[in-house]
Amino acid sequence: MLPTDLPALSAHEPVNLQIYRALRQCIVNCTLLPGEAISDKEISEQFGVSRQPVRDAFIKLVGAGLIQVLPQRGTFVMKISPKRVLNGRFIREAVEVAVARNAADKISDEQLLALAANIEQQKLAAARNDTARFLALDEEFHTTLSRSIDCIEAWELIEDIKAHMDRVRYLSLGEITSLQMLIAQHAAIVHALRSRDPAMAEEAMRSHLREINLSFGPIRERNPDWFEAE
Amino acid sequence: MLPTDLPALSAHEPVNLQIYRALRQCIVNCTLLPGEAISDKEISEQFGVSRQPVRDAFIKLVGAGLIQVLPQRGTFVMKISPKRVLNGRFIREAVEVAVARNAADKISDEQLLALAANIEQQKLAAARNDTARFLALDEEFHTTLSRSIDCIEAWELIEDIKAHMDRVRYLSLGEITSLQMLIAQHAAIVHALRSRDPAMAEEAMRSHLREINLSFGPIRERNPDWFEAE
Amino acid sequence: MLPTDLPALSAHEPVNLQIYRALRQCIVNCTLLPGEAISDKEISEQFGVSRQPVRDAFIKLVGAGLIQVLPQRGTFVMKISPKRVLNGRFIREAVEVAVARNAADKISDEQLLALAANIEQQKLAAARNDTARFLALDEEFHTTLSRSIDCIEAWELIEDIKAHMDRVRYLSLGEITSLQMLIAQHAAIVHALRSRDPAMAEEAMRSHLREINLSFGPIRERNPDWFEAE
Amino acid sequence: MLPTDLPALSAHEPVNLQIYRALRQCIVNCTLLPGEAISDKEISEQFGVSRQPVRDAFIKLVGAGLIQVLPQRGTFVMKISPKRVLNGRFIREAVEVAVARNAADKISDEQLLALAANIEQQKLAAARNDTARFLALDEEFHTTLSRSIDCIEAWELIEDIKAHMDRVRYLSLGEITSLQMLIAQHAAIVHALRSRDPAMAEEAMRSHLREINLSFGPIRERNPDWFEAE
DNA sequence: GTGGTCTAGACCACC
DNA sequence: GTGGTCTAGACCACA
Repeated sequence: MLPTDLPALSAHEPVNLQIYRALRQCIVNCTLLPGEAISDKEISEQFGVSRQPVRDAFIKLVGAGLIQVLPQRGTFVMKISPKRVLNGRFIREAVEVAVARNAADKISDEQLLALAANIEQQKLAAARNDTARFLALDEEFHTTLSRSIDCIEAWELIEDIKAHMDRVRYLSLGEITSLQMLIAQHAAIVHALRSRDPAMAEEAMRSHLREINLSFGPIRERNPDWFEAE
Repeated sequence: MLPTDLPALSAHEPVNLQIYRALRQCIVNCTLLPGEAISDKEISEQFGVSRQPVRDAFIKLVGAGLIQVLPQRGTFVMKISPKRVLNGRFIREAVEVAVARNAADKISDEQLLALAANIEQQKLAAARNDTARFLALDEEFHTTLSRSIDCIEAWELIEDIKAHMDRVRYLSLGEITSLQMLIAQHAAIVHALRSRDPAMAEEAMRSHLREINLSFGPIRERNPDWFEAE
Repeated sequence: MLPTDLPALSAHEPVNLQIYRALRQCIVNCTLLPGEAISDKEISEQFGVSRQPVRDAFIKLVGAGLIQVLPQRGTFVMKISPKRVLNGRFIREAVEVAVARNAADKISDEQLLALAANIEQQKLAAARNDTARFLALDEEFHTTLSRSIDCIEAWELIEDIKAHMDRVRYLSLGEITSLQMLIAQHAAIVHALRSRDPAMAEEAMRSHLREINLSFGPIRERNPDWFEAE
Repeated sequence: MLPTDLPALSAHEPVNLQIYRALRQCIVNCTLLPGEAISDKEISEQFGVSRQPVRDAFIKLVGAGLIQVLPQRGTFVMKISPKRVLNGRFIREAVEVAVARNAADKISDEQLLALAANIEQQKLAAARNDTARFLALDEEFHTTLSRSIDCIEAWELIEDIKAHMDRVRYLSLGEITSLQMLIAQHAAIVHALRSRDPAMAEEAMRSHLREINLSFGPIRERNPDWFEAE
């Protein structure tokens, strides 16, 4: 079920894009649960638009692997596929490790400062237990790395992978790996970059991405129907 | 301009998907040239369908970065962005090197045989100078590697990156790195996998992907309007 | 367009079967023209039933190759495919020649008498120029042959083939090969059977089936859109 | 009883068609035994769909003579009718002999090569005792012949006939005419075609089809309830 | 109750 | 808004 307090549609941005982002947001933070049925007609009425922009948004969501359209059956939020998440993590590690290695050479001093500032804010968010804010900062942290080697494409790619990983995170809020540990890992990465040491940067990034909480176990046992059959 | 001998639309598959594949094919092999204008209306008439499925296909092509929709201006085949291609190659290397490393442990004997058979066919294609066939075999070769570590997600990702790299390849047909060399590199990868040596597999894959001909130089000078301004 | 004077639906026979026969009849005698669009909804309203039994009838008509269902496009009366008709004639010749050959041995005297009587009635129908009646008798003639060798399956097979041949016949009513000639050929077949001469029976049947008017020429020129593109 | 490991339903193909094929397969290879009762409700539950697409599949199966619907009694897998199988063989002989005769003139050199390659694979399958693979190759062999005279209609017809013959074959696996002999007969057909000798091709095909093992004897004695009462 | 048949309504994709 | 497909539910006949 969609939240009743939908974001108002802004004027001069394509409607389909706004709907895409809204739906994506709802799916990633599990406001729309895995396996739940959604209907273009219903959504179009809730937003007060025609079905067309909703259809367009659906196509993009299919492209991101977040929904599944079964012709003549219905449209459903993709269930969480453990294999897909694990494979996603594998790919993400491959890419971000290479990014970190390169960044050790190329990152500018300004960007290093920005990363340090970001970490300070992470600490604040952690202190207030503001997980949403923390995740946003985390995202910005990694984006900055990709930007530092002038390879924004890397982040675009990872964004789709991350969406699937984040669904698990949101479901396991509270059981999540301690924010303190994540912050320490981020700091280690920045330290390696500041030392201009590619090998250390690679290693820091690798252990960071390996640490990410992927213990589906407890969540899956409580809600097996949110996960895809093997 | 679309080829006049369009593939007939099959009955039991969504029309939008069929059109997506047809257009993608035309863009990748440069039947539709970079920067060329395309129109949903015109295409819908050529296929004998309504504009809707063509619009759907356009959305997916935008997602793959192959076309660009300028509101109130028109729709255009993306010009080749050297930076995008180079960054794509960087990402691809990161992922496929990790794939190769893992495959050294996990690949089955059957799959090793399939790779060997594939290389034999590559030699045949090279002997007949059948470049299209060679590229298809190359694609199958790399797909098999991803499948061998049970991570088709890796290949799905690379497919979109590869589309941009392949446009350059098609334009530089003839100037392409000698097929013999590519075949030798493929053989080296298989050799490393058969030896179950991750480091060797990584190195073989890395040098293979670095070797790939991406010298825009001559093509770009002859046809500067196929490339994006920096 | 369906005829307005639809046959009333009888009480205790499945509705879908009655509709199947009605539609088949309309298609074979070209009341429903080749290529014409038909809709389950419209037909269901004309018969005063729901869409379901019409759908059931459609499935059977697809099985007989008389209509074509294009998902998400519509349902259409199959255009006449010259190749299909010709190939059908080829198959029919193969089967019925074998039937005739066998019948020379196995046919009973009673059945021979029935055939002779049938031919007499054909003469009457021809004299009154009652083509519909003639075609019904022709059908009975051939059915009797299949029954004579206890192989009703042969006729069931030919029935579907014949439906396509008959569409051409109905369109070329008047230009049809003279009924007299057909009657003479039937008589020749009976003569051969009565003589218990397999070779003669085979030859009589073969020349009969070769004689069948299949000159699409004039009809096709007048109505090219009733015929499938090659 | 249906196998428990049903094929997953694919997204972009009508459900009824997928179910039709699955059931047909089960009937032909006698996973569903002759005379066994099947129920649309039960099947719909096993596939996780409603009864409607199963009903659609049933209609097609009735058209192919593979199941029997007794109103108010139930739906049953057709028992094997010896007469039907024998008459089917008779019709198949008539058609395929004519096909072979024509193919001697019309078959292309490529198709002759394909047939030769097919026979080689038959030998491999026979060596591994892989009967299922052999039957698939056999099917492809005969299909190629029909295609060679541009008459796939012939094969479509035979396919339904063959389904009934194959049920007997599957039941008599092991007692089947030696694969070696069948391969030799296939080779003889190819030889005749390569010699462009219609009479020889006809004779080779005729003796091939006469040789096919259709001895109900032992099977019928052991399982009389799989066969129709005369 | 079971099984065959029919009705009404919903949804996706295309016009 | 339409057409093709699927779902859910009702009815009737037979056991």
